[in-house]
Amino acid sequence: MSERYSAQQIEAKWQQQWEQTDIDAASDDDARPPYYCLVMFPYPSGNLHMGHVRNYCLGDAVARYKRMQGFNVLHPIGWDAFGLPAENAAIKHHRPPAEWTYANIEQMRGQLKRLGLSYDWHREIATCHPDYYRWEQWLFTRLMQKGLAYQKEAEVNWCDPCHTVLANEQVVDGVCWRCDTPVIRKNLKQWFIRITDYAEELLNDLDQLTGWPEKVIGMQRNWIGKSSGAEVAFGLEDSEQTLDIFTTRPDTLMGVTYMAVAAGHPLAVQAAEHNPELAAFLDECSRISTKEADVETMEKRGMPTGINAIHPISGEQIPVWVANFVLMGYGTGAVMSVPAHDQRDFEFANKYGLPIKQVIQPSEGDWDIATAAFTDAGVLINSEQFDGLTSNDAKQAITRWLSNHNCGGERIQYRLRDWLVSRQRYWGAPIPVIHCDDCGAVAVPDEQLPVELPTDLQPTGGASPLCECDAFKHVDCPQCGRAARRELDTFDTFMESSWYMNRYTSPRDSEAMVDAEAMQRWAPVDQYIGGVEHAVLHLLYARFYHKLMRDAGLFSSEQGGDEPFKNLLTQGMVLKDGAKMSKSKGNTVDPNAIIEHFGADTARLFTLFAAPPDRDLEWNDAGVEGAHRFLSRVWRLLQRLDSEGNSEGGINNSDKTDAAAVKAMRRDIHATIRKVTHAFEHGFAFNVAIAALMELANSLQAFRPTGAAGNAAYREGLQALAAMLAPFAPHFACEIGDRLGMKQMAVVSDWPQVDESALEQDEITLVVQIQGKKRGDITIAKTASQDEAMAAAQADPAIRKWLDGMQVVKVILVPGRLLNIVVKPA
RNA sequence: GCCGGAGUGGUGAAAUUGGUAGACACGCUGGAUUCAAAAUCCAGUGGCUUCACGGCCGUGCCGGUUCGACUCCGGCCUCCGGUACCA
Repeated sequence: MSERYSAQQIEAKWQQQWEQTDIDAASDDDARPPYYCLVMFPYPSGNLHMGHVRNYCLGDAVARYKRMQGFNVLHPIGWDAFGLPAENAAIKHHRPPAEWTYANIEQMRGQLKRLGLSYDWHREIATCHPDYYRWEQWLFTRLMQKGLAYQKEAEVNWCDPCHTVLANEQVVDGVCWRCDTPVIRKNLKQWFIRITDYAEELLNDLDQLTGWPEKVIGMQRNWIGKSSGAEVAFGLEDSEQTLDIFTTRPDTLMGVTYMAVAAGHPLAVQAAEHNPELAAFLDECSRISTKEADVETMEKRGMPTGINAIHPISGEQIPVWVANFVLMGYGTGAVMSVPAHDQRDFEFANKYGLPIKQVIQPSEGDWDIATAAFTDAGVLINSEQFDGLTSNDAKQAITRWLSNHNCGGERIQYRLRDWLVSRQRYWGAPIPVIHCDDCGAVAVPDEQLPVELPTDLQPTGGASPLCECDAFKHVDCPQCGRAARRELDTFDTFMESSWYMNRYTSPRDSEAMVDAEAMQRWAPVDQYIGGVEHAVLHLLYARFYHKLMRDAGLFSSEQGGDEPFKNLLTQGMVLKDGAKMSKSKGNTVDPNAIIEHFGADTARLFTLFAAPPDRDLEWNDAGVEGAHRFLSRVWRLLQRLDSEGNSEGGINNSDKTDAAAVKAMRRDIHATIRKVTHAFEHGFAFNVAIAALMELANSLQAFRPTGAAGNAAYREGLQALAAMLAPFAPHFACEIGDRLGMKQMAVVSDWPQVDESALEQDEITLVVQIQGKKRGDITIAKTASQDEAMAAAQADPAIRKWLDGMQVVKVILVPGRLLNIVVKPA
């Protein structure tokens, strides 16, 4: 009786088995080598989408493969559970965000389980739980002690719809990363973490990350934006003050013809006090949008302040201008302008009739400074004592001069700015600070942690309901005991996701943020998998946080490493009709529907087969059917064995065995094992691995086993197939393995070994090329010499016809591959 | 502008890293099975050309190295991602 492949039955059965035997738990006491495989944990929106499915299937394939290779695998999951969507849903449904969040977690946990993902559910965490965020609060108070967390009034990015400030990293092209609304610049007192103190280490340690994609390394390097140059203090006429600037081209210092300051620069503000025209210009500049499109097309405009600066070397008077292209937020908000050697300054100078003074000339040839700025390095001229120096030497010489004369020196500038971590939101971890009129901002002492977020409040869309919650708000100062106020802002949710990878190593630890021994066992993460959209957000913060934790003494470099993620795989997006799936476009595919219709194994197999992991995946319903068809075909291969009612005697119970066919079959089997293993070890090319498994299934299908040896080869092939399918389609693999009588479940069986002897061939097929073009092939003894191969080629009529009337000039034999004959007319 | 990635059939993609270009799959065409369909199986499927055997062309473009190039080198083009009046 043939039985159809029924995914639903099989999957329910094996999921139950796995849960009962608890096979996916990571052991903290184990002789096997540890392996930590982590996927970026989800925000519990309530619905799994295909991007999640892809992410988690990739991670699961890696985790399962490593388990079969004998590793003690840590493969955890949890919930990035704080955040704005919960508040929005709360407003809509008039229920507290906590309720919505926990209900969603419930729902999504079910969906993940239905996919048959091999998580260690004992380690599940939700970041909105006080047991989790208390440690974040604890670390923050340590950072306050060290001065690494501080409060300051600053111009910040404000998103009105989200009713909160945003970190620089959360402003994308001038708009809010979450809701696409242009951000407004506001002056507010906010909490920051001094990530700039770690800029150099964050930059240098990128070199350690050899298992990361170049792209992400480049993006982070870009974001940190280190530039080296000099700081120069220009004197100011009739003033004790100086005008400080940063430049990467100190060699051009003698070519400065004007200074440019930002509209927000104190000097500009000061000058505007008695200059209404200038004041109007400053006002105009302050109102320009930060949107990139505007910036690009924005006209370069400026206005003189009437103030003169004094050149530190020449003592010349240099006019100070306000220019709309100088940014207050970068460097000192002021620049020296050298129109001869900077294209932007050149254009500005021409527009306003400012002088242009050439101080660098090309080391070879001429340059017409009237046409364009000369921006390359060269040799100094018109620079007094520095004349004749190369740009490189001059940089050093001038910087040294500045340093010796106390008006500047070497300086490194970063683009990276401190991380703004406070948010005017309710559904987040409370910032553990108490404001006292006498003592100022006081860190909440350890014994009062966690500062628990009241979970029963109802957000309204305006200010955070914490502001109205007296029970939360009013508190005594821990230092002086007088009445004080709690900090009402909460943490940026990236604070939670920045350290969860370490918490998983000891998720129930009630004594410490992490356990150093557990870190030693598991950290850093061996393989991290997630979307590339976090290249400079989460992945930068997490690297930073890991170092903060290390420096807080929670673990040493030796125990936890200096970097949290050894290898990173950034998976591509899941597209439909060429566009990212989204509700608004109406091009989503519901994973539940796919699982219900075809089963989890089909969904898993398709998402891994349809594209290499790092590339975008175009969803294709027909392709899903193809994946399902493949499983059905393997299923029938098994049925073929059963239909004889005897797995021992063989399918075709004939006496004679076709030895050559059996040999070929076994070679296919072991070549496949080699191929699939290689795919796992090099770049996770699962699409290729699955293709190889399909090929093996095809050749098993074409194989007509005869006799005991044939039958044994057939079974060997099916067993290898079952084992190698386990990382991709684990339920199916277990069922096939079980029916084949495998002693262990396929998902915990040993990864199949290549039998080298099965790969050996006595005879091989050699491709014969004439002038590098394939003209035929010959079957020849493996050990054949070049002369023997040549003789065989010449004996082949199809090949000989190309050799007739030709003289052989050269023969190249690539053993096991090809024979190339180079000829010329005789 | 700078940094990174990509460009291969009708489609998603392979190519053991310099050695048979297009594996595997989707789609399509034809056939078998069926009363019919679904499912399944078999065959074909880069282009041009040939009755056929076969031949020629073909991995974004131009050139180079090599017995041999999707792969290496030089010069471009296009697309995607990141980033920037960054001083």
